[in-house]
Amino acid sequence: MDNQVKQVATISEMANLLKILSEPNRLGILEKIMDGVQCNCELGDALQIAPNLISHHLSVLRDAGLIETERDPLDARWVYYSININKLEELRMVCNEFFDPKRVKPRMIACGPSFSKKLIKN
Amino acid sequence: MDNQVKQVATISEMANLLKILSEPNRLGILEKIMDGVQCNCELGDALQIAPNLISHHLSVLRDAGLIETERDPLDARWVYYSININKLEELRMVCNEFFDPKRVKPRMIACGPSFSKKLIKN
DNA sequence: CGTATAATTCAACGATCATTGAACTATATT
DNA sequence: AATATAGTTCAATGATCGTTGAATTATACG
Repeated sequence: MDNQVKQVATISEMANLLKILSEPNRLGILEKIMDGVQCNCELGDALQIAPNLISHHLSVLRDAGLIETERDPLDARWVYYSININKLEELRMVCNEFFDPKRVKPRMIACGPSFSKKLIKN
Repeated sequence: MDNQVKQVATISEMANLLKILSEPNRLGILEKIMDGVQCNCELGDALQIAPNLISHHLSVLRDAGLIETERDPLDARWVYYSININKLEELRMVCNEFFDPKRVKPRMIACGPSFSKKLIKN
């Protein structure tokens, strides 16, 4: 029961993370930041997205903990976005575990004709 | 250019796969099938989802190539769903590569005060 | 202070998609 | 043939969310 409750939380947490990354523009932004720290206009130029939309997507990524922000020391109008390496590694590990083919188990009959046949046999 | 075109396709392909898996009920169904081959009603019982909704989600997973179907040899009304191991492994590898912290590179200045300062210097 | 710039926030709109309820298809039994 | 069962498909509805356009905030410069 306790194990089951924990599992349910993992599904929705994971689904949430996958949803955040499933938006093509947002995924593209994340990938661009992996190429190196970026500011809003660099991302916009590279991906042909308006500044306000870039801001919106960056906000979602930041709230998810995947990126971090820092203002330029010379001119605070410039905000730089970088990858949160720890969170990225965590994400990678979660995917590694969840999509591990070793998790795949054989059938445990709970219904169907074989189930009925089994009942009759017992 | 050719490399860039290829990269764009990868982003949308990956985003599409992530979107498929980002729906909690669908992710839960996939996970349940990993526990062993399932039929529609076993999945419905386990996850408290109506048969038609189960069918819908299974259809999406099948179209994505993540699961495979087989009818019961004794009674064709029963349809069993199993994981496509190869596709699962492929998914895992794609995540491994995309979310690899080793991909993260340092900043290449393309704009901002440091960029202006650099221009003035040259 | 007025103007410019980088970025952010806000709210409305339209597109997408999960869910619902009904209908349908295929198989099996009497 | 009638009835039951497992599963699928269809279409409408409502919820979610990306995008758009406008407004705002903060910073910088002359």
